Amino acid sequence: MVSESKDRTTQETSPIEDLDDTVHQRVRLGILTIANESRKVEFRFLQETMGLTAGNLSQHIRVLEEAGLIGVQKGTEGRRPRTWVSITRAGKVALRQEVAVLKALVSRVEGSGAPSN
Amino acid sequence: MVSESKDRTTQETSPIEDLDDTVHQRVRLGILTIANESRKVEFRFLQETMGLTAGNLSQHIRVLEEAGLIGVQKGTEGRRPRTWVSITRAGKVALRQEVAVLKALVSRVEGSGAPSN
DNA sequence: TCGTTAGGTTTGTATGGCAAAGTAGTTGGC
DNA sequence: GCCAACTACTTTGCCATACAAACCTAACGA
Repeated sequence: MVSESKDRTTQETSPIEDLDDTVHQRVRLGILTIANESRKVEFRFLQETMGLTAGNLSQHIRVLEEAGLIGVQKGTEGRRPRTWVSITRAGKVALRQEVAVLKALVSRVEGSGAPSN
Repeated sequence: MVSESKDRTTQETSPIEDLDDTVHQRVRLGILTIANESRKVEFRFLQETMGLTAGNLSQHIRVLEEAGLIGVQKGTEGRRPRTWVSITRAGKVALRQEVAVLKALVSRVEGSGAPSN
């Protein structure tokens, strides 16, 4: 009664439950993913890698910092100002959680064949 | 010079490139995922499954419809109005694309160990 | 020393997400 | 058979978000 042909494939559960918008947002998901790969990352590296304006990146970094998912260090390198971002323990946990949900979603989509339609 | 310890693990590519916001958005990703599992889905089923207000769902459906990713049929069931959503071919393609990116992201995150940290 | 470059941050705006209120038809009670 | 309550959405209004342009501060070059 609820969805046609719910017999075999349809799962009556939400595929996006426990998906946190703070982490799921495109750019921030990218920041966390990259930050997760090294101890710290340069602002400019993030900006160039992801093709963002500095302003845009700056904002997303603030959001992640205020959520406690990353830490921000400011310093200099050869007299020039430099900003580094590093993922926190909470950030790693949040990323893992997001990835777990995405993983489930991926296999759910791939599982639901749509066999030629 | 660009990111510390970029030696082994760090990939200098964006993990979120080709991620389309229309599809990536939480609720819409859920709609497409569910719609992909059967020929058509009831409005109310989507609403209840994902725990959304009707207004919110209505908006997201419109966005997906205008993007050509779903089709909307209106009719009745026992004299009561009923709305069904069905994923289009373009919708399936878009979902597959999204899932491909997510899959890559998942294995990238899982690959960058931080094994126990 | 005066302009230019580097490295971000702040501000302004337009879009987006959400719930509350509104609309249209339906059923139930009396 | 009329009115209240319910069902099934849609529209409206508001707040949060995302983005880029403009701005700021310091260093470097000529």
